[in-house]
Formats: sequence, structure tokens, C-alpha cells
Amino acid sequence: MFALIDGNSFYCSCERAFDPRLRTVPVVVLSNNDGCVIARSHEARDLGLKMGEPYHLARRRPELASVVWKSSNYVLYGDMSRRMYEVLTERVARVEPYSIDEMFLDFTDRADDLTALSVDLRASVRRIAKIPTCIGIGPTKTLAKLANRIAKADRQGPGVFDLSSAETRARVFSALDLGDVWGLGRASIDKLARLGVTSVGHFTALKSDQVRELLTVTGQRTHAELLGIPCFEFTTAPPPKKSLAVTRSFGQAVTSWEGMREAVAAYANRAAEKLRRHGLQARAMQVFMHTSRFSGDPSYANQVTLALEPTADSLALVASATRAARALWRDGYRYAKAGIVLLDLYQQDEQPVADLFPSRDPAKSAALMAALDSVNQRFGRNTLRPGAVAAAPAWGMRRSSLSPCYTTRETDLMQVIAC
DNA sequence: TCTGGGGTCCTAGGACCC
DNA sequence: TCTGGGGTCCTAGGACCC
Repeated sequence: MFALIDGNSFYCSCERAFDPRLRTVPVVVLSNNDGCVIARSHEARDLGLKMGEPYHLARRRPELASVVWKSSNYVLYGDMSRRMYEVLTERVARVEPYSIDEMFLDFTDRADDLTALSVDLRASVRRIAKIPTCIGIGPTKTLAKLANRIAKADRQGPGVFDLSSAETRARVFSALDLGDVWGLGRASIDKLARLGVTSVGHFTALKSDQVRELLTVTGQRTHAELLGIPCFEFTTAPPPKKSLAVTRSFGQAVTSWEGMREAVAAYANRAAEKLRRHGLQARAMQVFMHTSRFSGDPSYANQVTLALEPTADSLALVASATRAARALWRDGYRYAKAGIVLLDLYQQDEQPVADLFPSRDPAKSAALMAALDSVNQRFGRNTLRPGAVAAAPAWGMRRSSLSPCYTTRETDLMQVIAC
């Protein structure tokens, strides 16, 4: 048996963990640039606020006057996620982190009453990591996910739902919406609706071959999983990354090459840091830039993919990215977004044939990058950076109500005064 | 004025080869 | 001039996820 635990309104719960005033009011966390809604407390949901709603429109709705809007603080959320993971690994032998707020648990060979165990795990995560959660139990990952949705929907319930028995599944499937199924998105649901298939019960009654024809093998796997046949493996170690991206919308439109150059250099620099943190090197890079889809300004979008001498060197990546961006740049547009994607990644220790004439000495580069990373680790990001990367760029992100990094930055530690 | 960011997997179709 | 079958590799785009 498997279980899926996930944080309720995870980002909002992270904010609430450190600010008790937020616990009784509707809370919303906004995307980068305070662009749109990416997390809502259930109070905010009850006010009719939708996922993805643009902030600049939502903030003006009178019925939402009581909402507290927070900028997203991924450093905080990432650390809270780590805490949740640590609480779980103390009690469960195999835990698979799936996303920042979700983890699969392997309950195989647990003799315990799984529901009681889950209730207990929830309480521990709540008490120690300060995150409210729900848990779903099932014989496959897809069923555990579905059970979790059921647990979540019942706000007054125990926060745990078990789909391990076939009888329970038969009982609840006909009333479940296809939108609750992990792996079925809009396109698939529309296709199924045209056949008159709208409930999970109806979907599981279809023949496997028929599902494959309609939704390809991905849909077929989901179908099998719902019938209790595992198709998705449980793995505690994440598979190696195949790509890595740093892409951002600008806080305000970029109209000069100088501004674009700085942005692209900063993104490439950040991408290089991520690459090294994962112990990877890149063999290709994609650079793109485009204007806004919404503004009505003249539009331009372009991208280029280039092969690289395998590297994780910030200077090399910044130089390549800048050169590629120069080729894409056209004067006279109001650029809204740009990005870098590193592709064709491989582990540094499984180095293929080394370049015969590398343009950088690999040993020197590695030593320089190690020094760079250790200084930045100690004194903060961008303390040391390539010359092309600006300290405080004009195109930077809007984050008007950012919470402190309570758990990761010394100066942001909470003060407790006892009297 | 203001609409996120970062991933994976699958398929179809083109280029190329024998 | 006629005209096949079978295979690989790559890329773009779609779909889905959080």
C-alpha cells in the first residue's frame, strides 16, 4: 500500500506557521512579480477567489477586502518542505518527495492499522513542522492521490481517506469527478465527455484498449492504476534532471539591449549555480525572449538553442547566453520575459570523452567555481558574480509583501521576548 | 501599470540512411 | 523512369503536473 501526504494550501500554511495573525483571515500567496494567485487558504477559496486570478484585478474586488496578500517566498517554503520530509522519514522507511508539498509514503509491510498510522503522522507533521496536511491511502500512486483528494474535500473529516479496498472504490467511484484524477487534464476530460464519460466509475468501466486509443499510453496507465494495477514506480531517489531553467517575467518592460543583457546574464549565472548544486554539466542551452501576450504592444518572440562545450562554468554560460541573446534582440519592442534553459545535462562524474582542446582549463574552472559558490554560500547570493550581472537590476521582480526567511536567514530569525 | 515558474513524457513528422 | 520497405534520430508541440 502507498499513501500520499500533502500540505493543505501549503504556501499559505507556511506563512501562517510564523504569523499567527494570518491564521484566522483569508490568505493568498501570489506568483513571482505579484502576478497572479497561486495559493489560497480555504477561507479565500470560499470567497470565490480562483487559482491563477491576476492580482491587479482581484485586489479591487470589494468582497475580497479582508484578504491578506503575500508575495511568494520560495526559500521559506522549500525549507518548510524539508522539515515536513524529515518528520516523515523518522517514522516511515521509504518516503518519495514528489513536489514541494507532497510526498508518497511506502506502507508496504506495515502491519499497523494504516488509517490510525496516518492520523498519527498528520499529527506529528502538524506539531513539529507546523503544517496541516491530508493523507490518502491506496494500492497505487494514482489511487493514493485520489484518496487524498477525498480526504481534503471533507473539511470536517479526519483528514485521512483509504481507498485500499475494492468495495470502497466501487462505492465512491461513481460520484467522483474525472477532474480529481491525477493524470487526466482538460484535453482528456473533454475527449471523454464527448463519449459521455464523466465519472471515475464510468472511466474505469471502459476497456483498456479503448482508453489507449483515445488517450495514448499515458491515459492507459492512469486507467490501470485506478483499477489497482501499479504502473508508476515508487522511488526514494529522484531521477537525474534532464533540463533546468531560469525564466522570469520582468517587473517592468525591458526596452534596451543593456537591460536585456543584464537580465539574461543574471539568469545564466543563476542557472549555472543550480547546475553545480546538482553536480551537473550542460551540453546545450536555449535562450528566449518575448513581448507580453496581454499588453497589445507589437509582439515579438524568438528563441535559439545552441550546443555547448560541456560546462558548469558561470563565466562560460553567461558569455554564451549573452551572445545568443544579442542575436535574438530586436530594437523597438517592449520585452516582458526572457529565460535560459539548460539541456542535455549529465552528471559530472560520468564525464564522457573530454574535449581535446577545451577552451577553459577544466581544473581551473572547477576550482574557481568552487570558490565562488563557497563565498556566496557564506555571505549571500551574488556576493561574488560575473561582471555582466548587475547588483540591483531595474527589471527586477515585484514582491511587495514578502515575508522574512524565518528559517534560513540569520537576520530574519524571529525574536521572542519573555517577561 | 499590473496575467508565474519549472519540470516530464509522448507523439507525429521530417531528415536521413540502407 | 519506374518506385519500397524499414529503420533511427531529432525536434516541435501537446498534455500534464505542481
